[in-house]
Amino acid sequence: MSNEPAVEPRWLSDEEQFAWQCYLHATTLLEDHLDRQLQRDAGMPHVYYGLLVQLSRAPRRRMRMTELAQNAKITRSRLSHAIARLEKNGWVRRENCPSDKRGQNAYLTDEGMRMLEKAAPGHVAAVRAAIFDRLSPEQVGHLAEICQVMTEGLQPQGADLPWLR
Amino acid sequence: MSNEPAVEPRWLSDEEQFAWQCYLHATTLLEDHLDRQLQRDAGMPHVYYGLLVQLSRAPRRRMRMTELAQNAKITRSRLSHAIARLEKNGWVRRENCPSDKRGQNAYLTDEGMRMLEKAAPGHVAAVRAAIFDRLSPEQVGHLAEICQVMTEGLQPQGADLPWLR
DNA sequence: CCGACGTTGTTAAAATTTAAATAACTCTCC
DNA sequence: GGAGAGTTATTTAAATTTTAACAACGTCGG
Repeated sequence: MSNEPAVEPRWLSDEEQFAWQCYLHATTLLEDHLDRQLQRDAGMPHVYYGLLVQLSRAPRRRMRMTELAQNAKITRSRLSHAIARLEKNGWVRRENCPSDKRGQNAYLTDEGMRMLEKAAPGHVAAVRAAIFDRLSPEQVGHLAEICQVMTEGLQPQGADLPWLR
Repeated sequence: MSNEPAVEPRWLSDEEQFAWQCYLHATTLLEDHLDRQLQRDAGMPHVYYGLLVQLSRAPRRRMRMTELAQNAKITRSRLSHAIARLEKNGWVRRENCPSDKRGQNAYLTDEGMRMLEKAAPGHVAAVRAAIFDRLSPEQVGHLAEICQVMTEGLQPQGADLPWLR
């Protein structure tokens, strides 16, 4: 009846354990810090700010809901709520997608653009102060590589094209 | 009336921009992944699991609320709610602190310990699969260094001893 | 001792996030 | 053409997190 293979799990080495601890501390502290900074200076959490940035970079400052959700790595449901809130602030508006009647575009209003331009310098400064002004260029490179490897593992390219694997 | 110094903000370089994007993707995907893994296999989010781990490593499997909150990098308020929930599961219990009548200890019950032992292998496997089995030992070292630097910036040692700075 | 001030932990209310269900639509295959 | 399967976005309810306020205790100086 034993359906457990009873393999001794491979625990983390001391180095790995230590790195994992560091990672958890750093990421939760940073997330927290940026959330507070943006809540204070822009009246929204970091995730919401990220949505505005995405929109601002998109052609005609608009994007399909699903695409936006994927880029921001959040669920469509969460995005729906978030956009609803940003609409209340007047920073984002919705419109029907011309080509797909199921679809919606979210677009950044002029007001939203202005708010973003006002908030961006402070946010960049916070990110700089927390990371890029503290790391050597080599470390920045390492960080990017490491994160790329992690992302690959968590979101194998072609994850949405399972028949290709 | 201009109280803004009107300094051109130092934007991120392309490398920094790229690294930042990678960082955000990787960290949100990992957080998400581990939350789901633990919700599925242990019926709780990652933060809660971390609390049980902390308690399991503490002497006599108990710890003061504030200390636990600090180690887990969460607010005391959030911890209160979390412990309340874990108490309902029977995994944690509270007790008055003998030496300070304001204080409370949270301690891990036997039942909680068993659940932790049951959940740990799967969680370690998930962490390995996402990170440590994908990174070289050098990269693990780099990650730890980078995160240490970040943590220093966000939580300068002596932050709770401001008179020493 | 007393009072001011800081600490510890909780609570209530509001905001956000997640999970599950649903409505509306598109696409493919017969 | 139309049934069935998948997609898109939203909604509802439950869970979690945040914010602000609070009660109770400890500490320190006068």
